[in-house]
Amino acid sequence: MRQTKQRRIILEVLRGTVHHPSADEVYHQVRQCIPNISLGTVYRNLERLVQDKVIRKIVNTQGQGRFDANIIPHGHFRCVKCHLVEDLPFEVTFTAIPENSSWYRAREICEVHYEVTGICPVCKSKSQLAPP
Amino acid sequence: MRQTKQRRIILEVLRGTVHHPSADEVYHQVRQCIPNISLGTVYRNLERLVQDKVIRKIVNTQGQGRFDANIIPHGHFRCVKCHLVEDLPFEVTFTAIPENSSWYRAREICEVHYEVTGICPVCKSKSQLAPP
DNA sequence: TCAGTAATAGTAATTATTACTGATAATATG
DNA sequence: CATATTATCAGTAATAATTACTATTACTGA
Ligand SMILES: [Mn+2]
Ligand SMILES: [Mn+2]
Ligand SMILES: [Zn+2]
Ligand SMILES: [Zn+2]
Repeated sequence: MRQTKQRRIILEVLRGTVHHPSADEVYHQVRQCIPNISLGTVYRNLERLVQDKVIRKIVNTQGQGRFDANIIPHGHFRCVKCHLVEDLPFEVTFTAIPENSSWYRAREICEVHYEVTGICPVCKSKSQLAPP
Repeated sequence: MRQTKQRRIILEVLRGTVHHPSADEVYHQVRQCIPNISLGTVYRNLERLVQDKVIRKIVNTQGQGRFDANIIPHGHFRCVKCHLVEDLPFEVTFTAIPENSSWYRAREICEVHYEVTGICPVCKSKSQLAPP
């Protein structure tokens, strides 16, 4: 993998945030350093970095993909109203996948995703002052 | 919620499969009964059924949303090559979210998603006969 | 230094999903 | 049953997110 300014800044931007940005959000950040960077370059590099397991892509049912420079396994909370994504502030342990089972041996396991969905504090308080 | 033929067949189709189909796949199935049903109708109804918690929508990193008539909590395996989604054949238990914590009380929790990604048996055997 | 080629910027195309609109049909009520 | 109300529909247009294409640029190893 060649070292390019674009790839380096993209990774720096992702490592400099805790907000699990989308490709578009990374793009706007990177533009402050490289004003003429292409959105396609951002998509391509993020996807490449995911492939090489330098970063990870976060699961989601609605909206865009989001990226996370923290590859240590951890769970996420997602707000279904404002699409905020944050790390869970507590450890989550699962029942281990039985590695000696035929099910396991027939597959190659890559990642485990754990996500809790709900309504975040900001959106929750908003919805309590219900509109008429 | 009004009872319509379209909504009934969409739910029947989803309940009649174990393959976690996308909206488009449901559409093509339903067309065998209702040849002129609109794709928008399928999307609208699936989304409505998710809202009413009659079905659930499955997390995914790439491609389309997928739907599941089985609303009993369970985990999924997704193949990163062919996008197959299947139920995990074993129970998964998590550390419970601490309900008396301030973190929990500040939010409203809706769902918990657990997904394992990897390479399915079919794609695994394919990749072992490596092309030259 | 420089040939080879991976990566880029800019743009077009594709894919998945949602929005709009006038017509249709499910339901409630007399 | 008749019919008023209106949720839902089919058909179509629009949007949003992502990917593909292409000529040019700039890493990197020899
Ligand atoms: Mn994270
Ligand atoms: Mn399932
Ligand atoms: Zn929120
Ligand atoms: Zn597969």
